[in-house]
Amino acid sequence: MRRVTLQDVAAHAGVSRAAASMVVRNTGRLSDQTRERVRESMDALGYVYHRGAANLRTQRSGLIGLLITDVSNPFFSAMTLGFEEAAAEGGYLTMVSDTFDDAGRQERLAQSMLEYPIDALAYTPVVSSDLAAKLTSYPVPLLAVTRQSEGGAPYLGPDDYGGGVLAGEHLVDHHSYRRLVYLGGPQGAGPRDERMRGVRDAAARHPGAELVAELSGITSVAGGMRLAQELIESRIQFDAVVCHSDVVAYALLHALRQIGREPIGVIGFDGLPESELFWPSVTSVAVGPQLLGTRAAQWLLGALAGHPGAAFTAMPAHLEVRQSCGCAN
Amino acid sequence: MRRVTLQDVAAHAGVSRAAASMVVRNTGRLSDQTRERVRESMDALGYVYHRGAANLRTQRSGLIGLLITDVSNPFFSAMTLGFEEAAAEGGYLTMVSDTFDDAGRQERLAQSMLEYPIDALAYTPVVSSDLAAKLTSYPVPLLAVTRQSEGGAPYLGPDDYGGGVLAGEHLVDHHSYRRLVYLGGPQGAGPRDERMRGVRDAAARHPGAELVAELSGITSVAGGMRLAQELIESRIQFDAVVCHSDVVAYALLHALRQIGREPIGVIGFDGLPESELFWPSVTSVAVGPQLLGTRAAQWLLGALAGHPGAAFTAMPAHLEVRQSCGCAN
DNA sequence: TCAACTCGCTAGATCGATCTAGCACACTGC
DNA sequence: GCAGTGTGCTAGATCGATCTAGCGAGTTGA
Repeated sequence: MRRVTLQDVAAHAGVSRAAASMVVRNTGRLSDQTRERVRESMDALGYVYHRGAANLRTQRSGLIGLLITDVSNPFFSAMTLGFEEAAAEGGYLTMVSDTFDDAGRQERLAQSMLEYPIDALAYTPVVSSDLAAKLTSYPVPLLAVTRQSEGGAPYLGPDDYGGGVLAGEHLVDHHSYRRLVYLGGPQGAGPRDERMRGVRDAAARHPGAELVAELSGITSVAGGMRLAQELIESRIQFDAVVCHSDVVAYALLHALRQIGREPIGVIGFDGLPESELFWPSVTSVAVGPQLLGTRAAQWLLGALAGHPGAAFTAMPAHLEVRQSCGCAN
Repeated sequence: MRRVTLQDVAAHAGVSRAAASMVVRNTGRLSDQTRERVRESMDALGYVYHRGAANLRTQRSGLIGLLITDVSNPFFSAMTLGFEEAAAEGGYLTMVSDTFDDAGRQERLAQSMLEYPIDALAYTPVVSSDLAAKLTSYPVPLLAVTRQSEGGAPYLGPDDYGGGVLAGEHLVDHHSYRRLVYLGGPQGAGPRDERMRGVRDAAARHPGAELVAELSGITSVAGGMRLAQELIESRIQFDAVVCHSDVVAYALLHALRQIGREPIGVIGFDGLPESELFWPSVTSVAVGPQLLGTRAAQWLLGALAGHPGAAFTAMPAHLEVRQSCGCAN
């Protein structure tokens, strides 16, 4: 059962391959009758376009790579969704893969994608191991998302510093908490440092307020539970916590409830919709992951069309105020 | 800036294209010196393998398509993760896209993927609009996941009926609830019908117990909140609810808490890790979405290798008992 | 009436790999 | 000394599209 090719279609319609090709691409000068006849032959034979072959000739693949940390993290899945949709809008299909913050995986996957080859790549750089340097020799538009690239690739991501300031200000200014903790996030990752810097700067503007501790760790449910346990067992004196993700906030609130600790101020990051349903509902710094994905794809589409966008974009964050920070609402 | 091809490498190393090709594929009879020399030329020139070109010749693309309802749904993102990993294990890259249960989208996306072409496709059939019929003429292994295909494609998914029985039995047998409601899920979808049938059958074994109502709707956070509202406003008399997903259960528990309703039995479906952190923690029928994804990819890899698997596989569900059903635990 | 142009179409090269057939040479066995 | 076998390598066709150059017929303009 051989594949039906343009050659077959052309023979069936009594025209040349070139004419048939013009029909599928809707270009060239052909009479309407000829176009119609070719289309009928396609239907009759059940022709399916072979993009791979076309790509070989045109030197573009219509494929964009997206390398993220972990799709099962709601932040990334929302981002993936936005990315995929915007890419499809521009006529590109998306290949997604997860690095799990492993440098080896990141390199293997990027290599694999480039071999296809992909026309452009968006990626969340693995902590302290940047792809950008390795890919400079490679002529595809690159974009670092979510985390800044040490190798100097253009960046698009949330305004982490601004988000940290929002969280910090709300806790120390609106609620008068004084001893803050930053909980979670991978050690050494840019966004974590930026958010902490924001929290610290916000605290510094109020006498007596400070960031008294920081604990790093992965932000899955299991990781969050470990972090919460660690924080509680540390006997650190604190009255408010900024969590690296909403999921970590859920885990912390769960752990505090279990030991019967009286309410403290807790703020998460991500702005997941589930946060509204939690008890207490979780105040969160929302960064709009889906929109971020959309913008990332659009940035790359622009670059492919010859209009490179800004080399650095920080998307504004805003605070979704609910109960966990201490607001009754 | 032209791409470096095998031709260039061969010329640089003073051998033929065929010899260079043998080096990248690690086949054929070549002396070790020659292999070494070719490898050095590759490094020197910065050669990157062009899979697209190779695929044209070998008639396989190394690409598997995965068409799901919505990646931002935690069930699907976990499944995607398992799928992607297993596919990568077998040397395939995954192309993921979302149908959002729209027949037109489903068809366009499948078409697009087939054009690349993909070597195999796993998909969650859109309710009442199956791809299988349209793809029979197409010689790629097909697998329906999560929902059965009306068109007769092989199926792999959770044992929905069994899961429904588990939930129903626990509510009527262990807890003695009598008036059950099934909440959420798309109208007319196979899994929803199967689960309800399970709940109904379990109730039928206990005098006085029955499924008194069913409400359908999408299972996002917003959809769950609408469903909960609808249920409460309906004035239906019920004492237990089986929810089509954990997220719907969150929304229902949230709504019940807001109106101050005394505790009833609530069980979700999916077994999301977050369910443990919720308050009350959510009892759930777990179906292991990640493993499901893994198995789906393995099924397709098997089919590609000429060993088609079972045409129907129902993966066992189990109950994760927590507080929301009424168990203190 | 003839050059110039447009229209509708085609032949053949091309993208970058793989694969088949086969060639030259060396070695072995009788 | 010659058939037979094995080793190491190459030429050329091939996958299925696109793209360039150009051809014949008809139309237009001077």
